[in-house]
Amino acid sequence: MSAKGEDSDTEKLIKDTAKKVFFKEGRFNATTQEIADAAGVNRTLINYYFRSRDNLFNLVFEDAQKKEDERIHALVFSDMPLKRKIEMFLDEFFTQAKEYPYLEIYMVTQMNQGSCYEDAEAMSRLLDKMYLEIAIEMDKGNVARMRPEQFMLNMISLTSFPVSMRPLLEQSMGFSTEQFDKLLEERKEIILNMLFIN
Amino acid sequence: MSAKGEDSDTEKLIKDTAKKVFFKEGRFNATTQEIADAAGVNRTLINYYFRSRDNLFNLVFEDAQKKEDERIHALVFSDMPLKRKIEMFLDEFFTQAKEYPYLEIYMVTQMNQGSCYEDAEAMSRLLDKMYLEIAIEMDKGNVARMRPEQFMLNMISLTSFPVSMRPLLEQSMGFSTEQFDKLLEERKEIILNMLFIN
DNA sequence: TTTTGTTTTGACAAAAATGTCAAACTAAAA
DNA sequence: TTTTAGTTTGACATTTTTGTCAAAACAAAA
Repeated sequence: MSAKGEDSDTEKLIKDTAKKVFFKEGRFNATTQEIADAAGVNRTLINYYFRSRDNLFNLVFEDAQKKEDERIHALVFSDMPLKRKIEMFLDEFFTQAKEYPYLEIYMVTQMNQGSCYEDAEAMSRLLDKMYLEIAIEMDKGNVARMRPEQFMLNMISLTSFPVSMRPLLEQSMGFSTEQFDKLLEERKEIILNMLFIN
Repeated sequence: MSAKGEDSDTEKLIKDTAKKVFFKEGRFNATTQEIADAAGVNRTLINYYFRSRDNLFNLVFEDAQKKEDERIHALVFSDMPLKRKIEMFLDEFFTQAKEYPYLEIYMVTQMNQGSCYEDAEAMSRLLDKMYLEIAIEMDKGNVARMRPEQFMLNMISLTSFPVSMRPLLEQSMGFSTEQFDKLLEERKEIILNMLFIN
């Protein structure tokens, strides 16, 4: 069969499985054999569909990055007040974190290895829009005065850190999975209260 | 020579170099050959002194973890008011982050791969002491009411995230090394203001 | 049924990385 | 100087992982 442009079943199966192995299970160093086993296919099919292991890795990575970028973009350029945007961001973020606990940390380790950000222009526009809205809220007295960059850093830190460091935190702070889920649930409110004054 | 218990020169050289390669340069997948080259020694000396690559990795990791644990412990059980402790913690943290930018993130990836925390008992006592002091500050009205665990999470998030994610943040937010250093410097004040009310 | 093009497979080759070993080297002690 | 014990080295073996290829299997079209 193989309609042009459309992934064959096995091709998609392999990609999905790789995503699962990386982002759901956190096994970033999984070998092609392990991925093939997890997908229940012959290992060489990975070469057949993706040429090389590196290729598969990059593809999965870029896919995930692109999707996240799109979601963020839609939110930032939507027609909502800043606080509401951040509220929705928190929701999305924690939801996705539950599905793919290792996605964030993977992006960072990738970045550390030299993988570089794709569309710096788009990111720059997005940040500028946020900085502007943040500045306006500061003028209104809804947000403590600081460089907007610091506000962004605060927001992303308070949100992302507990998610990416979850395994470490669960272990060192002695939480069960359920307890930590509850903790994250509570955090939405707490984070909003820390970011906004009223 | 080799007095018992004392590392030979080369042994120490290899360990130090490994630490540098991992934590200063973030090359977590460096091969034994690369480490040997960086240290300017024959590769097999790694086997001679450390049996296996895994052994060296674990040793370096546990060493760093132990040192960090000791510093934190000394701080927490010192005789200072909470705010002062946190102030010093921030200083130490950012200082070390400058020397070993990749140490934090390495700990996490290690933890993700199944490496498990050594002394759960000690950590538990340390956390309890912190929780108690935090609760007291809440009673005094110096800290917003919430579960002390959330306060801890806030503190460590605001501090650790910008450090561990530095490469990603520099790239995506478009900061130079100098700019980011300055940003971190500013953060000490900002974090304290977010954590404490007055 | 034969043909055709794609998909799948196992055997094999190649590459990359780790680990072992005996011999060479070194420097202090006898 | 000889001995001795620890250190260093290069050659080699092993292991692990990746990539190639020709042949087999498959399914739709002729």
